[in-house]
Amino acid sequence: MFRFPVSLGGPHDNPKQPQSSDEQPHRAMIDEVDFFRSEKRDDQNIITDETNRVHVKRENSRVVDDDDRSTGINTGLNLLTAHTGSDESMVDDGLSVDMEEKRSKIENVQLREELKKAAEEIQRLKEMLSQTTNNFNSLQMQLVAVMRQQEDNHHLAMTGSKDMTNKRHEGSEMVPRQFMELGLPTAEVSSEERTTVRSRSPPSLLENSSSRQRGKRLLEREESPETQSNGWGNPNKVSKHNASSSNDNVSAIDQSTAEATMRKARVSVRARSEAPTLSDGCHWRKYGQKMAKGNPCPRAYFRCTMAVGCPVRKQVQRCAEERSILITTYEGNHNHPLPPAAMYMASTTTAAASMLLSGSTMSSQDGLMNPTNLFARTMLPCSSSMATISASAPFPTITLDLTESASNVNNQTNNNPLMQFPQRSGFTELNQSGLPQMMGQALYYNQQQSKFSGLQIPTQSLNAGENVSAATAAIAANPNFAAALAAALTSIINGPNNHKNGDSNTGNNNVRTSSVERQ
DNA sequence: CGCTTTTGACCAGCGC
DNA sequence: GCGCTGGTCAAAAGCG
Repeated sequence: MFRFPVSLGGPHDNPKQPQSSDEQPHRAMIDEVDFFRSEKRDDQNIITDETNRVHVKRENSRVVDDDDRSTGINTGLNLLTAHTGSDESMVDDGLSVDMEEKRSKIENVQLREELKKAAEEIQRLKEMLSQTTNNFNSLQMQLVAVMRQQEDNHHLAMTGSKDMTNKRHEGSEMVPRQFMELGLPTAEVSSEERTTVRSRSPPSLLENSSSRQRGKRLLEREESPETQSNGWGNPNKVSKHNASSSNDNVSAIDQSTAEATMRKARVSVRARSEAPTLSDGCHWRKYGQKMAKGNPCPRAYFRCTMAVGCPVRKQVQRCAEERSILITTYEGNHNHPLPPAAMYMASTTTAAASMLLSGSTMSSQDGLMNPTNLFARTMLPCSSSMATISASAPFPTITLDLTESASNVNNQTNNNPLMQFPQRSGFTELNQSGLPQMMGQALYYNQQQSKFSGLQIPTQSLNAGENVSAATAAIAANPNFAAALAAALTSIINGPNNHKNGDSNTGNNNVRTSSVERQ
């Protein structure tokens, strides 16, 4: 599932550009020129080999030779004349050289066709890979939902109704669970109970509850027929309607709850860009713009328009401190196939959201054992700040910071109180092997963000030796990491100035405002 | 003409 | 209750 080798196959890997099929023949043309030059330079080794092969294929050469004479007589004469003055041509007789060149041309043509076929095959494989990745992502989402459902069912069966009262008293211990179980607790408790919980909760939970309510409003607005059809219905509204009813509809609730959770989970990408927005391969429609408090730059709101009713939205805003940094916050998951160009970012956001949700949904140990947390397990022991999970945000948000330079990586390590790990992780080795510094960047938590217990423990439990093995295993095994890495690499390769290039994939290389989104 | 962007209005939550 | 804020809507304008 490592997709980045595929993504690196072409400039920005835009499928709209049939580069592979075009470039290969072009390369073949270059090879053709180089072939003749090297043939003259490399003395007799090649000639001898070619001559031997000419004898084998003499019959074909003659046939083509006759055809060439019938169509262009001067060709043969010129070639003979040209090689008459050559010392190397005297190694074989003139007929042999003539046939050899013609045969080489034929071989080049055949090679070109083979390359073209190979390019087409690569293109097909890319499409298959994209489709497979898409399916994987959707399956992963379903898996997360099912795991959540199973856990909830188990939890309900084990604790029963007395757990309802315990929840009120457990207070902060339930923070991680409550934080993510945005739907089910709402379905289980009445609005008064929610108020009680909220009033007794720590500040983070207060914020979470407010976000829950805010999300409820947000989702209630989305309960248009269009939205219902895409699976992003209003779970909280369903929960509200079912609050007084029995729990016989638990699975439906859980399903919608999981979807709502995925909908609410946000993935924020910080990247340096002079372009108004990131070119992530999706089609977006701007539906609003607001001046956010504390930031002179307006915040723009976009909706995915690649499919009717796609619930994915994103917010784009420039960093107030550094205008060159573009903060793009994605919310939701696409309900439609994505082009390869869009897969990297979509996969990254989906994987990050899955990791975020699964890690925070599970208990601490479960979160550690969850395969989707390999990303966190792997990245956590490392340095710097590729990804930041924020519990203080209105929604659970994971921030992928693609703005840090290599020099900052080590500096930030020392600045992060939770990241005083020795620089011996597998990523250090990977960095030395020439991979971008993205590999050395890590997921970390601020102290104020440490409420994600499921993801916090690994930072303290893994020693340096485990880091190496965990990193190696995760690199090889975890598609989430691969997806994130692919996106990161793509972003790095594209570079901060490369949104123009990204746009050029679609023939638009101007710095545009919103039309950048419509590739 | 259809689609997208702009932008003011509107809504709901929250804090005081 | 009021004001602030974030988020969304929808009519008008712009664009190809």
